Amino acid sequence: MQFERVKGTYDMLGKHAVLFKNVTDKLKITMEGYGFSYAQTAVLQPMEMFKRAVGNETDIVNKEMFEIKSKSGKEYVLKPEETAPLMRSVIESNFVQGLEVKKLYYITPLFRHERPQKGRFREFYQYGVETLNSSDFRRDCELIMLGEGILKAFEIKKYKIEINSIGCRTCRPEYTAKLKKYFSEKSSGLCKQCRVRLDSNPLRVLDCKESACKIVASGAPKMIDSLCEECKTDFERVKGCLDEFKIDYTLNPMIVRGLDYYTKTVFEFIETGDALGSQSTLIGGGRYDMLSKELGGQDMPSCGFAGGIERLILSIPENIRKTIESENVIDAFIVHFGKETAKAAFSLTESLRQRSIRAEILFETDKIKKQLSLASGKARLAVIIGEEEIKDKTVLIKNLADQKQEKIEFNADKIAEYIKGVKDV
RNA sequence: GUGAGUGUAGUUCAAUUGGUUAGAGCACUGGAUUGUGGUUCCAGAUGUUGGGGGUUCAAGUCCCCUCACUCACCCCA
Repeated sequence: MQFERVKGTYDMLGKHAVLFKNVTDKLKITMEGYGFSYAQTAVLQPMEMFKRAVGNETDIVNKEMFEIKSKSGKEYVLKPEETAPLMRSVIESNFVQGLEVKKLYYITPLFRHERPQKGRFREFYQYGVETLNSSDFRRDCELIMLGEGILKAFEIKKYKIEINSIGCRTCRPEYTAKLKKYFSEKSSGLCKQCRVRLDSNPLRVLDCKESACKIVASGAPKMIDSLCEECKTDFERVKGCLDEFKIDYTLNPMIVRGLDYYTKTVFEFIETGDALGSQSTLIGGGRYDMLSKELGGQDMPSCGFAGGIERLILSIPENIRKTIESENVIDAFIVHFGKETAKAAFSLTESLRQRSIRAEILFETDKIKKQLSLASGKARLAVIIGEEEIKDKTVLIKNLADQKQEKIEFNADKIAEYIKGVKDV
């Protein structure tokens, strides 16, 4: 009996696994470089939390959650996004106290029950960061800089940054009222779905892809014209800061995040090549000043972003991707052949491993060709032990890149030292 | 949830209007080369043509069902 993988999931073996591992390693280094520290929450989360935080009317909670009912009747979900669980955890443990600012990053699997497509899976990975307890506009900019830093780290150049402000508790209701009025007057020009949205969430009409709706939406009042004083000055400051750092962005009054907790600054990094098909959002984020209170915590203005790892990987230029997926070299492959050499080779392998040398050995054959051929794909150096070497108490160390080889005394410390010397070059 | 497309060896793909024993590259195994890999040469192994049913003298090819995958809509990372 053979079994197939679950729809919308994927396994990682071989090169794919190496690629994923090296990409996430690189992401961690970049995010840590901007002062964020690692955080992790459970995959299983309380269902109600997402309804509250993300919004009951959003597609994510409305139709995309994997729901699990415990034997006692409690309702859990496989988390569909990370900001809410992280915020829940922070509140629950009083992780942020007083005026302190915490910066966290994560790399986590998420689950959404959607039809799979290019750059879209049911079980997928997101990396992301959250800057907690700061309303400083420079935090918004810092996020965008990090976003650029990440794409730069992978040499992704075909992208654009779009920003918008969607206001706060004070000015958004006023704006949505205006919008509702405008769209109601033109409702005949809207698609069926948008006529429904009109009542539940008129902001989403702006985001509709129907060409008729787009036309109507293009004439709609814009949020940035309706911002309150505070939101307006904040947005001006964010833009000013981006300008100062010469960050290239465009204003897109149509950006509306699909999660209800966002306020003020929102932004997207959009892939502009053809790597992603129609799922072109590489990174999406913004400010969510009200989320903490919404989840029962203290007032904690915060901002963050998330990016899909599958989409990131798809966007990496092919030559860079190939380099990243071959970065799995071990230091030394121990090659043995002839009588009584395997034993010595095994014990040398273990000695080297204990001296922090990444070493590998093949027991299953004593053919030198097979071993060297395997070594050349995995290691930079081959440590060769034959009958002669056993007699001489030496080993041959061969550089698999330039074919040069050298005779060294059979002494684990000396061999380890030699290998480390080569490693540093 | 809706629509379209595709299923052939481990993998990428061939196979004339339906026509004999379904082929090739890469990968794999062995050898040329019993002490030297990534280049070369030679040889070898590999298939329920996704599964089931039907039409036909004859089906990888046509029809129906089913399963899987892919892409797009929707939405998002």
